Amino acid sequence: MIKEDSNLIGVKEIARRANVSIATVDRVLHKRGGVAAKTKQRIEEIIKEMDYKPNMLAKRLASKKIYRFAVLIPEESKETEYWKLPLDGIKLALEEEGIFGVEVTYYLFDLDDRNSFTEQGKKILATPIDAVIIAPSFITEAMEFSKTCMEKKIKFVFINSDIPLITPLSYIGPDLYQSGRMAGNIAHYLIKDKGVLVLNISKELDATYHLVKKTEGFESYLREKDSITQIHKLTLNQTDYESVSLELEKFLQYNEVDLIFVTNSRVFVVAEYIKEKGLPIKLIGYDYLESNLKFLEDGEIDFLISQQPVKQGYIAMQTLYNYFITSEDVMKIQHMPIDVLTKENYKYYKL
Amino acid sequence: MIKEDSNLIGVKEIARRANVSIATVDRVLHKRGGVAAKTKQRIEEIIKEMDYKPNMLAKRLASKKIYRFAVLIPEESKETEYWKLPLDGIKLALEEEGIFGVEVTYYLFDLDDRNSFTEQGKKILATPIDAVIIAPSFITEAMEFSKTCMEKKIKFVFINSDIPLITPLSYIGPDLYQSGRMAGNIAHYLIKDKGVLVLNISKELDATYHLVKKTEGFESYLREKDSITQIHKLTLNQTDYESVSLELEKFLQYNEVDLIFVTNSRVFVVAEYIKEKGLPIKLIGYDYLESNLKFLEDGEIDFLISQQPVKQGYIAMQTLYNYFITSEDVMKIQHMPIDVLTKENYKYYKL
DNA sequence: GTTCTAATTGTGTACGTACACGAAGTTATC
DNA sequence: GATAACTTCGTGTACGTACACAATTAGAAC
Repeated sequence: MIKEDSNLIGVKEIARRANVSIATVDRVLHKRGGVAAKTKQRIEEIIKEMDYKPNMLAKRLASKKIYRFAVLIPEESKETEYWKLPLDGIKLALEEEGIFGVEVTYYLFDLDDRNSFTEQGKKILATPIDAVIIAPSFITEAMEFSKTCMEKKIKFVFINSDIPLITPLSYIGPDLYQSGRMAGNIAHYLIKDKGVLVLNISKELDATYHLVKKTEGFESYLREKDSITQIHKLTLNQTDYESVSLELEKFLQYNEVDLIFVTNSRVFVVAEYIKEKGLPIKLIGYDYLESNLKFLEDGEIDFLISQQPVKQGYIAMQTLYNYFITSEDVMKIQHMPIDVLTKENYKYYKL
Repeated sequence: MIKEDSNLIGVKEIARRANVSIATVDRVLHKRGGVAAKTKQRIEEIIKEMDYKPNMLAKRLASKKIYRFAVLIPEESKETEYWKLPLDGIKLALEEEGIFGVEVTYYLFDLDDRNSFTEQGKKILATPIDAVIIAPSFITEAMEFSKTCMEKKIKFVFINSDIPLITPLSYIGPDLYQSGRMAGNIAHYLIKDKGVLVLNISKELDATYHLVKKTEGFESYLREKDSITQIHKLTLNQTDYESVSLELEKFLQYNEVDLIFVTNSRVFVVAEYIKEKGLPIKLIGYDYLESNLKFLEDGEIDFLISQQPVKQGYIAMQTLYNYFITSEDVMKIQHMPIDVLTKENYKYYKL
């Protein structure tokens, strides 16, 4: 018999009320079967009645199952310093959530080499894995990889950018279009009468899907405001200073602009150029990077837009965690805030 | 004797290596004394060697001590809708951290009545309490209350604004001066040749310490940029629409401005006025509130600055939690990011 | 009724830490 | 050398949940 000790808590209390053992309650809670229909019903009622919330501490302490996650994102380099940040977020989440029960392996690919994505992807598929965090930088390759994951019942989330036609467990990243509109909004205050240049700088053309989205948003905003502003567009697929400055030189020979909007984090290259030439051109770009902040502080860059790269990693991890360990519902789309940074507030920006 | 089972973990493993029982290890870990000097040393070495990190889950599960926290902040009202947000943050933290071991009581005072602060404060001091989260809206009263707390060894943190001369366990809130500078930065893009009006709207004059700080920052930025911009200042201590519009009417009769900068969340009152009169005046103000967002969407308000009110509550709670339960070091000052909101990005702003 | 199988339920131990209590061992006191 | 008093240390139970295994009961077959 169960003792009449009241003020019990959790499964014990349920067991007492239902006059069964905690194991039976456990079976119901985990839908493990093997419980008589009416017992089950009785227990379920009590659970509802008590509004029972399992103690997560105890739960995780007692559960020994290990989930294996993989991370497939670009490696950090001087040119793509950015990718350190989402990685930091992932690691942070791992620490905070208490490492118990998750094992993460990192597979980093080269943003300048689409094959490296596929290679790393293959490595992942060769290991027993429950889920992957993917930065789908190369559309075709990412689509293929995603499909294989779906076949193998491996869950995956996208961070930083999404790709068409594929629905991951969750997308964690900016609303690219709206991000462009935000830039347009600011730009509108900076453009006088000479117009603006939208600048895409990227080696792998495939990686420009999200640049295009931003450009669209940007244009749409300006066009709504007025239809006369000159909007020039330029795409460069060499990222080094020499190439960029050369192209800019050429462009500016025949055109005048108030503002340059760089659609990704390589805005520092342009800033360098503007600084060197001492041009009176305003500059908007992306991402909280050392190389950009320098120019923000100095005044060459007027605005930086940042979309919480660290948080993206953090939330991606958390999302998988919630899905697997606490089996919560996960949101299909988790858009990041669109943060506006200037010289005056960037120091307070928490990544 | 201890069994030679290897791959033990945590205290057990320490105990095995030191050839003592886990209770002895526990004594060392908690500095509870009653351990022979050389035993203690041996254990401490092993702890360091292993880089032992206690399992927080187990720790919290096993610990039954209850900490009692109080929260002393303004109550929410139509006029101060704002204060719901930090409260939400506090509650959110409570949920996420797992309610175990903390008991929170709320004491809300009336922002229009300084005595209510003192009254609620007295109530708090009459209960056994470990720490308080304070919004020190009234300087004198908050100073007095803080001092009593210090005498009684009650820890306290400030949120949203700090006060001079008092050092709480931690200050969680904006850098007011810099927040003003940020506003100045934006303002600089909006001001043409007619100058700007800095508008303080607040009933209790004492609650304006942080408005003053913001104003200082705002001015300092504009003055650095140029010394000719006309900066008007106006303080209103009636907050209702009639009074405000009356005063604005009077002011605008003799002055022209490009921009009005409202130093707190009551910017919606001004927006209403501008809308009604159809004035071509830009508007910057504070805080992500329903009443403000409406005007942001409609275009009367151009920029809102927000300083993560929910997060302030969340972090305040987390800070106390870390201090008491996990006895981590806490940062004396935890400044919030200075977020810039416009029509284009506010929907993505996570509170 | 007996025996056997399947369905149902209970017991016990583990997770890593906290802490009450009690068991040794040591030193002091007469 | 016996007793007290203190120092030092170990045993055992608890926290709330998970799960392996054992135990009980019900139903079927003879």
